[in-house]
Amino acid sequence: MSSDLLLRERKTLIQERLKANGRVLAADLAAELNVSEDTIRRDLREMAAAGLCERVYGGALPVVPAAHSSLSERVAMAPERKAALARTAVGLIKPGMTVFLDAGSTNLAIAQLIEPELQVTIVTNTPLIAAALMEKPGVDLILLGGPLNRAVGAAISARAQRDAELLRPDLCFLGTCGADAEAGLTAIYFEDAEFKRLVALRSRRLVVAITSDKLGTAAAHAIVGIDERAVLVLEADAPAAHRTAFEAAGAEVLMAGGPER
Amino acid sequence: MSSDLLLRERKTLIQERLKANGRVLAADLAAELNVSEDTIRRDLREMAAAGLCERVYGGALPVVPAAHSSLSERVAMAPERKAALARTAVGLIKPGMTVFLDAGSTNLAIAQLIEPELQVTIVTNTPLIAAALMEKPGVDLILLGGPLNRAVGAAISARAQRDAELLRPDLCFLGTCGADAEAGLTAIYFEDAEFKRLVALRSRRLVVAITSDKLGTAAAHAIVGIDERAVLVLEADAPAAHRTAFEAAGAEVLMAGGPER
DNA sequence: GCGATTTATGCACGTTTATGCACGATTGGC
DNA sequence: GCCAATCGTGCATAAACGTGCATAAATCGC
Repeated sequence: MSSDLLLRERKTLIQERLKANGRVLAADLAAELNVSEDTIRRDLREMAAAGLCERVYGGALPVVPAAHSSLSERVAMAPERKAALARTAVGLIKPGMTVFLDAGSTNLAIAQLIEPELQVTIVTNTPLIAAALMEKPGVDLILLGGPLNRAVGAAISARAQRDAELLRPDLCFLGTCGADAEAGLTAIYFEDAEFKRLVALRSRRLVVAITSDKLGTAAAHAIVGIDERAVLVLEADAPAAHRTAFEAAGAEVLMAGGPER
Repeated sequence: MSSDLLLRERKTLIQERLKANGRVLAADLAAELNVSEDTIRRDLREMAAAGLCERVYGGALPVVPAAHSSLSERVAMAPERKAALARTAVGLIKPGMTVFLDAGSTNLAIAQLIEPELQVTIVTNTPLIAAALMEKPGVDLILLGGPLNRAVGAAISARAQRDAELLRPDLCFLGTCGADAEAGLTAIYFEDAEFKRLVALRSRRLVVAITSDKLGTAAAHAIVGIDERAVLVLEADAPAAHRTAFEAAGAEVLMAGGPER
């Protein structure tokens, strides 16, 4: 009874604890703020839903922005699901095409699956993808240069944008941070979204491979809406509601096979 | 008994151990985190399922990013000799410098040895080197773009040359195919030599790490001669005759240590 | 002002999760 | 081919969890 904090005050305090200690325990917080653990759990649940912390069994941890991990680390996450998406997406690339491969771990997976002898021209702004494609003798490889953005792992500066303006790709494989039928495709960083939008608008078709965790979410910055030019590749277990919503918006939707061929 | 970690914290810690030590042992982790080995095994199993490590008898190993390129294969050739050269060469990079890193397996080795927190600007035309440098937070990274030359593994087109004309690096780490006091530095491919010459002429100093098999040889196309601006890094067992010849031409010569520090 | 509605909280309940232990199967060195 | 170390599985248990409901305070509508 000593301290009756307002809900908002309590949440603020929890956030401070999170930042200071790198973790919070539900039981400790309950004792300290003398409220029931149920209340603390509710708080943590709401904070997690708002993206302010990560809920774990027993308490919560600070959110590590997905961008904080490097691209090569992101590749390691859910590789078999990404591979399944990539197997489906890579089939869209036909001989003779000019294709833009944006940054993103799923696009790296796609690059690795390209047939070595397939005759295509591939443009990318991502060194890691370029390195992977160097192995493929059939691929004509063009790199967009300029200062590299470390968070994105690619060249997205004004320089790269100017180079991109000269392109007219047949296909553009876009990496995205969120995908929603209403909000469209979204990205975490402004400059990244700007770059993606520019390339997307110049491409004849858009291909976006979307892991299920990104479905129905929207990040801070809009790239483009979903329309007839979009080809969305979803995981086999993606909710049908999202699929129909995307199709209603005009997009073509492909379902990836299971993790193993 | 010191601390009971949350599940997620434990897994994060295991991953750090993996990265730091290159392996983890189930028994050690159990003792250190004072949980049962069963729990550790469960963790490792789940992490392996998520592609975060590779499960082996007795513990786990880090996943090896499968990216094997021809350039990275060249790195695998005589790696300890190249590493010795690289260790000496990398010491020439001082905070605040702007450095050009040319293509070449030795230059890739140098890139990998750069201190993560060293504050430098690095320009490169090689995707693989850029990918390696992406991991270093202190490095400002600029990529030269354009069509990639598959034989060289780097961007050396007219486009990249025009971009390079805007540079004035403090140091230029040049890859070379032959090095001789009279013939100077030479390269196999015409366009490659052209590019290297352009960058070399614009740099304040030239650093060339030379494996002994290239000493006294000349390839088809000249890059530049040996002069006062050159710093040559030779292997410990390099013949003294070459060293004195290079010094007579005005170059500074550094001898690398043995394969192991 | 006073009833209606919302909001925050606690409690009771059944469910899920993390963990350790027991036991039989597998592995790998010798 | 043996033996100990290591492994996976099934099971038990306690802690943590979510949900539905009740209560009390705060807010709103009139």
